[in-house]
Amino acid sequence: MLARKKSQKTKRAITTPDRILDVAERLVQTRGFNSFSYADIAAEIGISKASLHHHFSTKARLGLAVVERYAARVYAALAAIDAARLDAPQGLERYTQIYAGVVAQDRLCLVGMLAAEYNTLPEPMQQAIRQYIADSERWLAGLIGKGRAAGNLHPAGTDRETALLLIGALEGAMLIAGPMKNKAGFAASVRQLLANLQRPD
Amino acid sequence: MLARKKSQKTKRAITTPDRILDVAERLVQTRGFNSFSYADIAAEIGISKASLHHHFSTKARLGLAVVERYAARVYAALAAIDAARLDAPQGLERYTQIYAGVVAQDRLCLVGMLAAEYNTLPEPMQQAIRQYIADSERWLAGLIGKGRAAGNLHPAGTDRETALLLIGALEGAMLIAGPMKNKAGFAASVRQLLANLQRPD
DNA sequence: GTCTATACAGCGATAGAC
DNA sequence: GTCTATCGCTGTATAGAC
Repeated sequence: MLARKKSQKTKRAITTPDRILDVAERLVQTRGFNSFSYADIAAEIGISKASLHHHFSTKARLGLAVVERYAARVYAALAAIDAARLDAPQGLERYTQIYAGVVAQDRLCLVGMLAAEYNTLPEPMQQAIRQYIADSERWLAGLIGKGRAAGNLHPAGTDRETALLLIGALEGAMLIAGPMKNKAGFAASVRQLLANLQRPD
Repeated sequence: MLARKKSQKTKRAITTPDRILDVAERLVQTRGFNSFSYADIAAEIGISKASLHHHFSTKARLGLAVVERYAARVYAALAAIDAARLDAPQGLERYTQIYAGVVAQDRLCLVGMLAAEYNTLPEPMQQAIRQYIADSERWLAGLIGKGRAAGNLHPAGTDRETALLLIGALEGAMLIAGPMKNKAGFAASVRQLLANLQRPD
């Protein structure tokens, strides 16, 4: 009981690091990692750049923290889907809703944005991005395999290939929805993807 | 005959502006518009930054020129597909090969990269990106409609929706292929997309 | 944990000579 | 059309007081 870790915190008010991560996350998703500065965050939160460096000593560390928090949130959502014990089509539907929420906020998937900037990012961030994609692919492939076995999904490729297609198609649909200001287009793409998977041969 | 325009030039050697555009295009596709500098291009070509400004007075103009040249090249490829009078499945196959070529070069689609950076770009570039996507969508929708009428394509949505799905899925597959170093994954996604379109209901 | 002040590198862009 | 030199600004990061 003496060593109360951060993850065990109870109701405590939103901390400064959390507020920093919130703003940084939004800026990464709307402008990209290379297109915002410590000054942007400092101005929005109302503290100095130097104070920012106190909480996240370098921009690379801040970026990594943003990715890790984002990934943890998505993983929690995936665990919730598992826990709900839905059938595969319903599970997929829930999965796509994660990204529908991102589109509703006029953002890109954080990992999609960083995938575009990949070659310019510090190595720890690159590693975290690959991890996120690999984890997503594995989880999706598992769900697709379940649906294939149950006979309510009929994918055109292997489980892994289908998972990769889904991830890419969702990321790309978000990418296109922004400039075209066409959120309905994102929804239509999701609908077709799910319909194709359920269409019997 | 007096006013020989650039577009009528015959064999003339590669000009400096062309070499600048070649390097800038590659840098945009691999690092993004905001992550390369005039110094990068100058060093690679072996001229000074000032000389670069002589050919492209601002970075915004250079960026626009890069997009316009890229779009023109793709439009020429689309016209070539039209001229070949293929059936819709073969036309689609040829269309995907345009982007397979991009992946083979370890690049992102120029417009996909710029779509991610969209919010940070000068307005003329934003306009050009929207135009490219809209043109691609229109062309694809036409081809899909032809296939639907001929009975060799069976899309799950309207022609426009299907076109948008295809564009997004291709862009997203390129986005993911980079970090995951998985070009085979891109090819597998393309295969599934085309198979789904040809699968009868 | 916050601040002011500053170091130092890089950026896009310009002036003016050749 | 090319160059050198430089301007003004912004970027990340640090020093050191409170």
